Amino acid sequence: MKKSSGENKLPVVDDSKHYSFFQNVWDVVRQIPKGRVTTYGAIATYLGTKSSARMVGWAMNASFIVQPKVPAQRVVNRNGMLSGKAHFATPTLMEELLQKEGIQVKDEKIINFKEVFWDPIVELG
DNA sequence: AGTATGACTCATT
DNA sequence: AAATGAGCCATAC
Repeated sequence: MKKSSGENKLPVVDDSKHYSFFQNVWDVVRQIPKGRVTTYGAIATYLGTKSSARMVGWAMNASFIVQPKVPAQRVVNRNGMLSGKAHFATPTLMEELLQKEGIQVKDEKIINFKEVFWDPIVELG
């Protein structure tokens, strides 16, 4: 990889092996159907790095700078809670986007989480 | 260069 | 059931 620190503050997206994990995460997230959600851990497990759920969170944090757009609001923690809402443009944006897609949210938590859960391991094989 | 901190999750108290 | 420790590893300082 080239250097990622120094003058470049934002994650550098190139074809190096180092950043392929982030790109894989974004590819999976883009395939989440509207009205469905998945979790950081499910994505990490699907990519074969089961214990790197935190890195999926970092990928979401960086997802705002890439194109095409990544529906980061469809990724929540394993309890169906909107743990990442604070990182959106406004504190309520994540919840608004989800509700606009037909997902019921109450107290920062998805109501019928189990029913709208989309598992990449099952759906993508 | 070393320490701290997470958009996490699991196992162990 | 709630708290704690441990992996994880890219960034921030």
